[in-house]
Amino acid sequence: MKKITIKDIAKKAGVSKATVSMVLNNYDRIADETREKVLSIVKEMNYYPHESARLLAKKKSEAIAFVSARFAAPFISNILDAIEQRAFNINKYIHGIIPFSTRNEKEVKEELLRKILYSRKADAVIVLTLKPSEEIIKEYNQRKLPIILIENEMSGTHSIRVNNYNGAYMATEHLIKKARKNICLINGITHPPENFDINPTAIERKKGFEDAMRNLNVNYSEKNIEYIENYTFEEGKIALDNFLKKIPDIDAIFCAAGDLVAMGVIKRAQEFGIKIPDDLAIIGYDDIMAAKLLNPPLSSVRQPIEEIGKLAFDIAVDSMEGRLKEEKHITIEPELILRATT
Amino acid sequence: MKKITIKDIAKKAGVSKATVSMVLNNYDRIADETREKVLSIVKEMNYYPHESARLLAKKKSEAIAFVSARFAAPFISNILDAIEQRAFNINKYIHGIIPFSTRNEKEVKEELLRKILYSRKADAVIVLTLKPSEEIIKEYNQRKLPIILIENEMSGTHSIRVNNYNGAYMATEHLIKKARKNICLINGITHPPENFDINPTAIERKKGFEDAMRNLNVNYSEKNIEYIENYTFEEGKIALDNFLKKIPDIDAIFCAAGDLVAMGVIKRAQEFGIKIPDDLAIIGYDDIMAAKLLNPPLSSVRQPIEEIGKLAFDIAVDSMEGRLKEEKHITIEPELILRATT
DNA sequence: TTGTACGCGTTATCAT
DNA sequence: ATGATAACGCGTACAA
Repeated sequence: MKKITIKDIAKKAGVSKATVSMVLNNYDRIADETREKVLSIVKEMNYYPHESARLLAKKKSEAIAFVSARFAAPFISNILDAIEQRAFNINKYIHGIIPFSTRNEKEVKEELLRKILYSRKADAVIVLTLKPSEEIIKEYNQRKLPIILIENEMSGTHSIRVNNYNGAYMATEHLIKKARKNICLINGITHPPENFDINPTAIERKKGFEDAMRNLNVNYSEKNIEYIENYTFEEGKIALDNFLKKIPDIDAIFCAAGDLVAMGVIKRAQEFGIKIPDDLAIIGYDDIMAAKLLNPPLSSVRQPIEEIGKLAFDIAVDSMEGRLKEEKHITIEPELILRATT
Repeated sequence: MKKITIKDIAKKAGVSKATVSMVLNNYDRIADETREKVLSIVKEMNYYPHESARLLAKKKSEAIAFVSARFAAPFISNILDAIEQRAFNINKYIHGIIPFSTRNEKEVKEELLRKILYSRKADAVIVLTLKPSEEIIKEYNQRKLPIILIENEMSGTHSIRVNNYNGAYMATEHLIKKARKNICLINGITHPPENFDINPTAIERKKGFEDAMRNLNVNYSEKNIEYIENYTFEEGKIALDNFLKKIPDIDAIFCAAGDLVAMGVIKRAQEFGIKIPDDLAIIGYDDIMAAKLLNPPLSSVRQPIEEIGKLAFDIAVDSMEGRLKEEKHITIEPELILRATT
């Protein structure tokens, strides 16, 4: 079955390819009569321009790359959802958000970012949590490909950060004010193995926790901290087991590693007959949808995910379309949501 | 900053464009020496082939379209996740799964499927829940673009279905055997408004429910059924309110509209002090991740989502790569997962 | 409005 | 056995 190209339309309409192209791209220099005729034939023949050909000619990709580490973590997919939602709402780049995932290895990340840049797979790149090298940023700047960082800040980029320090500080402070004495932290790893990527949020949250404890004169030591790697439900269970061995009179946990992990803690606690919040208070992080549906509903630090996604997308678009002159660096404050686990 | 093309590589390596291309595509008719030289220059100059150009020349899109209705429903995104996971695992089409969403309007759906077909945005299409018209299928067949249906079956396509009838039958049967007397059903709408798409699963599940009730001689009427549109948590709450008005002695609900809705029911029941499962037994559908984390953990009909995604993806790939001669139609059986709500 | 160069690889055909 | 030449894929946009 013969494929229909712009040439076929042109021939049948008795005009040139250029005219057809101009009609399809809404140029106004075409006579109404011609336009009508072309459009009717386009519809009649079910003609749609060949994507790759169109993009090649336009020197665009009409896509935005979304680069993140590969985790099942709800936070990542929620951010992606928020970006897609925004695209859908303003009706731009609707099918043009392409998720790429590194596996947390630095090499892979660099390679991937280069590939996106030089193969022109995208007209802008949004990078979540990962931190590109200075060298990469330079190359992006030279090629004038906008790059938007979420959770990191570098010059040569646009950036959106949530104040992780404050989020952790607030949560910890609240537990202290609730007169908890043995407060523990579950956190992402802050000292990843060689050639793995660091997660800046884990470091900031740890600092927020420690400062709150110190400023309000609560004892703690490194024993009070458990580190987890993959942000899973199972790891939450294990973390609680570990704490119970080290600190039998534990009475509060701030789970900076996310609500999913916190849910694991709750599950395990319930298996042991530990009462929440009486015996053990818990605050999670992210405020995922399931948090408020739990029994008991989980207190959590909410990141304004919708807003982050919206901002990232809008900056990307503005930047691609040349409306952004200077670098944009935004910090958003998180919110402590109190429910029944504290 | 000048963009680097295959020509630049060729010149610098003292060979022709064709040779560079052949090296990059692993043709074996290139001398090792030449190959080495080309590769080293490619790396040195950070050359990556231009995507659109490559795809245009190859007459491929290297993408798979995933078409579904736009819902926040976990089922949809879980299927998509499963497909992407599979792509990742076998390392094919990793960034090539493009989600498209109709808004449930028939017109939009047809238009979208045509556009994907004729603009060659994808080399295969996976359609979830939606049912294309015969006409569209014919056009796909003519153009030899493989189309894979999930939850529908038509000739001219490949298809993967989960046995919704059995799923509903099992769940209902179980409630009956637990000696429940006033069993109600929450279901997706089976008679959608004009020019909206029907959801075949809702119809099949209703039939499974009704047959189980009839075969086991349990009374019920249309009063025992609530229909919901958007599969949300909130709708679950409302559905329970409605039931309580109509059927005060309700003692079981099979929520064929999914676990999220079932979670709404549970929440509302707990607000009223209704004991689960003593006063009210509940079975959900889909067995989403949150189901087993709830308190009490939710009984549910599990759809083997991983497997569905894997099958859909594999059929798409096999079909694209010409390894599939006949149509493939697969039916998968669901599984009843019993937890604490029954 | 039209003719045509252009964007950038791929691959079939030809040459050594 | 290797590699070069040139046609091709299909729109877009500028000069005429």
